[in-house]
Amino acid sequence: MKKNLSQTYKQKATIIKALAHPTRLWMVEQLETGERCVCEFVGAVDADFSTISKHLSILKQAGILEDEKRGKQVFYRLKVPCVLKFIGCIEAVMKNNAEEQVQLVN
Amino acid sequence: MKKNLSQTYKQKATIIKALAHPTRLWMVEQLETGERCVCEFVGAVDADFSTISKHLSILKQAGILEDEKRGKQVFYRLKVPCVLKFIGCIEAVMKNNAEEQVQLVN
DNA sequence: CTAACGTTTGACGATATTGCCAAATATAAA
DNA sequence: TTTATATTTGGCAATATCGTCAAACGTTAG
Repeated sequence: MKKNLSQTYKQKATIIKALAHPTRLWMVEQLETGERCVCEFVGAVDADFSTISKHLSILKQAGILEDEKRGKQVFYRLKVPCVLKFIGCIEAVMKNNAEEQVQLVN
Repeated sequence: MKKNLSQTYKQKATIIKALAHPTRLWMVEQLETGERCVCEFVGAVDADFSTISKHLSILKQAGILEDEKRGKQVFYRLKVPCVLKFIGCIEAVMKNNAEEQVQLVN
């Protein structure tokens, strides 16, 4: 694998890694229907404010979300809509796996 | 977040996590053009046989690849083609990020 | 049967990720 | 100005992931 090629794959992996966490994935899906402020996420998931903030920061850093401060609150929104289709593919994999599980049982 | 819901997100995250590694990502893309045996990957990437084998096993476990033993060799192939489109989305994010970098410089 | 090849597995240290707490910051309300 | 609210940041321990080595396994060749 050439050096510059591996550099590209590292970058890609970083973006995918940002999505590879249950809470972050959930938040991304929540944003499908529009922006949310940090406190809205905190209310819905039983986790620390700082934890949620850091998760959102990872998604922002990866270029998946963008944020905007309005008053005391910070709102996050999807920057790249295709991420949702992306998640659709993952669901296809899950369905596939589930069906195989069923076959093993029978 | 409800318990069963969070269970689903955990599963999804596991599948995405399988893709969230430079070498694994590269291997998945290699498989776009057809199956490969483990030794072919080892030859192309400067990494231990066992490392490659473990990476492939993670992708198989996630339901992204399937394997078939023929003689002394084990061949791996893509089980869910949509993963490639998935990667296309990641590339879109990367392009986006790169353009913003350019804007910051100018 | 023995040897060689291709692959997987187990163990282990190095490194990265996660989540909470406490402290810092910024904005708005009193 | 003081206080309360919304969010971010730094530190730190718990946990997970990564890559290598050595050993084990299955298959084919000799």
